[in-house]
Amino acid sequence: MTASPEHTLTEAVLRPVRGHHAFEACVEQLATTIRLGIYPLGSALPSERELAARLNVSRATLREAMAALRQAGLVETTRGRGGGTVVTLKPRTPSARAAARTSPERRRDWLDLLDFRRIVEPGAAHLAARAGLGDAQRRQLEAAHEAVARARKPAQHRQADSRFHLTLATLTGSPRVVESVTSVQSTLHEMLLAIPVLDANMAHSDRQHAALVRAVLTGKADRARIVMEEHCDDTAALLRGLVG
Amino acid sequence: MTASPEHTLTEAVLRPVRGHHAFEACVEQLATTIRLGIYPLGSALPSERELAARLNVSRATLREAMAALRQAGLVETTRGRGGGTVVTLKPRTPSARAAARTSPERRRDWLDLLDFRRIVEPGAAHLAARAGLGDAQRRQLEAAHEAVARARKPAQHRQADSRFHLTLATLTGSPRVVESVTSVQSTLHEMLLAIPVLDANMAHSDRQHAALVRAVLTGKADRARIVMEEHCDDTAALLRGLVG
DNA sequence: GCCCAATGGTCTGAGTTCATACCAATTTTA
DNA sequence: TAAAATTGGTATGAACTCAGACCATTGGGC
Repeated sequence: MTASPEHTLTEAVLRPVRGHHAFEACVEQLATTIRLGIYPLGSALPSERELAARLNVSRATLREAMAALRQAGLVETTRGRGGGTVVTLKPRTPSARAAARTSPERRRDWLDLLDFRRIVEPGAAHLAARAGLGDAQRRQLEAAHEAVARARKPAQHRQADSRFHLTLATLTGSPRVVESVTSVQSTLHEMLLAIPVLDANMAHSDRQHAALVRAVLTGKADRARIVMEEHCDDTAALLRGLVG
Repeated sequence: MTASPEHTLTEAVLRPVRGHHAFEACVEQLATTIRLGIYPLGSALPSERELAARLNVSRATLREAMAALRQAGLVETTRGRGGGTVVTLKPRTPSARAAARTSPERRRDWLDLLDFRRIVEPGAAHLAARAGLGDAQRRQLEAAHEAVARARKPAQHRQADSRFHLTLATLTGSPRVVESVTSVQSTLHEMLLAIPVLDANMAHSDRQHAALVRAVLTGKADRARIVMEEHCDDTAALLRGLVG
């Protein structure tokens, strides 16, 4: 099958304009936000009206999504002033389960993710290192890094790791970079839940994070990218075995 | 205003689940596809039923979009077997107009694009060079490159350039990379229409393309990335003056 | 020349999403 | 303690989107 270049291009470019219904997208995005620990256990989500505005969705649609999250046990809701919706989901501990239950399509998507990640996250590190960071931003990065290093339990470590990578992305100041890294971390989180975590892995990862923070804070952009590439490669090596 | 790290993160992560209505998204995507020259003047679009399936949209919605394209003069439609929709839009010649009419928000988005592009396209070049390319793929890349070099008129050159960059992206085999580059080229095309084109710019660009193709075909991944970075930087320098 | 196939054009009823009110519960504040 | 403010809960009608069927037009195959 020798597809014409024309055909290859158009096939690649004409993609679905949107995946699923609005309320499903809301459920997915909110669930991801919670699972990644951006809203940790016990924290309050913004009010329905504000969330609806942020997600650019009607309140009715958002409420359907909230009902789903409530039913799934991720959040609880109380009424009245001072009320609202609170996260009740405890971070899950990674474990080797369901790894075999992945469809071929999903596996392809996962492998694609690893390639894409190796472009975007090192690129983000490079950009963040080149951009002059303010004091507040430097502290923000250090705090996110310390949170990862401090985390003992795998579940907490996993969430802190996501937050660290997202924090780095926000330091670039580029909405497109943030969106890409968010998307990457979301799927990556899903993958990492399917492999057991060794203390050695966590320690190795923390060393790379430390080197990364050093490079970014000292403005060594090329160095930051290389460290992040190695970090991605090491994680990818673990995961490729999983989806092999 | 010292936003807490929490707030910064959530603000960055909670993004609209989807921009606009389905039919607007279709119009935008199809118009972009046509303007980028993926469907050149005189070529036939796929049938309505196939397009609807590709864009994951009902035929009714797709037809609304087609009606808009027809009214805008981008395409013409005929009925019956052998009929269909044909591109009638002549590629536009870049010219310095409307550059001042851009809103501050748009300017910010454009500057963001240049940052994002400098990550994604060099990353794509790197990945394509690392991946072993088949003979058909090598020919595809060379053909796309020759088409750019051969183009004399600025309008044709612009379209061929977009196709070249998109072709390179498809060679990575990564759907996420293709999507990112498509999105980048779409906005970039819009920007480039607002600046006049000099023959010197075109010649310089062609030399960089040639070096890029050489590096990719010989598997020199690092070299390919560096060349692409320079290519992006040079274009960005032109454009930053525009939106300054 | 006739029939079939492929295409755009039209219609309909159901499901989703939306904006906009208004109601109910609860805390803060005067 | 009463009023105000903020939150979730509910209702309604319009607009959008969908799947599916059917019609109209045209060109190709027999």
